[in-house]
Amino acid sequence: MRPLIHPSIEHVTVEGILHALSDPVRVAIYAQLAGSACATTCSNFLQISDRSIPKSTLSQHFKALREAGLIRSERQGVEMLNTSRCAEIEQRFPGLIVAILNAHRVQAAGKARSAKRKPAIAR
Amino acid sequence: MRPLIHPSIEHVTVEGILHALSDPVRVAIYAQLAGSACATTCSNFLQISDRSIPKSTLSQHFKALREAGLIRSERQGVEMLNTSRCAEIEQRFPGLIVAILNAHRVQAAGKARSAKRKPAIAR
DNA sequence: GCCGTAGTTCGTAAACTATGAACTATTGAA
DNA sequence: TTCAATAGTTCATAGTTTACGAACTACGGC
Repeated sequence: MRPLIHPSIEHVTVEGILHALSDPVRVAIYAQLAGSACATTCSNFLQISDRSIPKSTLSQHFKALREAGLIRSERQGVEMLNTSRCAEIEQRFPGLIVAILNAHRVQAAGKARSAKRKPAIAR
Repeated sequence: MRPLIHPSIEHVTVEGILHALSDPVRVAIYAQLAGSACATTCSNFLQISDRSIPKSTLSQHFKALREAGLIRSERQGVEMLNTSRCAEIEQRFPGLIVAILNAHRVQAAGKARSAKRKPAIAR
């Protein structure tokens, strides 16, 4: 198993961050990680946003987040502990992460509202 | 030629915006459009960020920006006038665009600085 | 009508993504 | 120690997306 790659903060790019967070599963994962103080394992996300993700796919998503510089992953025994690198990114790109997570919240709230209005059409 | 698609603001998604702006050519185009008060034609961008873009590719990039809801394009005679939809997006996702454009500026400034430090290694 | 300019669409090769199957690493028994 | 269980990773491959040249369409003069 090859060692995990964590770009140093100066190699983190806006394009990389935006691309990583342009996937619904990945923003959902990242939002949860960023909102939680303590580290979280990958398998915590086998179920997310009402759908289940195969673990190979999940592993790729974590790799994408890691290599974009958004999270840090550390092996702890048999599992992997993931934490967001918010603070570092905030320093390099002030306000970026907050704005994205906020927009994500706005959108989720909007969806929840419209789902409530017409609950018959499940999607 | 099929009509241009402009999603209504409530159909604009964060994922869509992030994906559209996760491409270096597209952010560059968008940054310029957003920074300018007046509408701009596509062919203005055949040269951007020191590289030339084939026009079919450029057309796809504009399509991507348009369908993500980031710009509005209108035919004016033989050419296409493009304007950014900043105001609408700002209303739906407050602070998002500003933060992204700002991060983009920070990164560009960083690159310019390091290029100046070692001007021999042209990339 | 025909020509030139500005963009779009099509076809296809290359790059990227999702996922099942097979694998690796670590821990905790037996 | 060996074995099994658990948590992730890697590989192969099918499917999707992207880039770009060639061919096309739309509009405005002449």
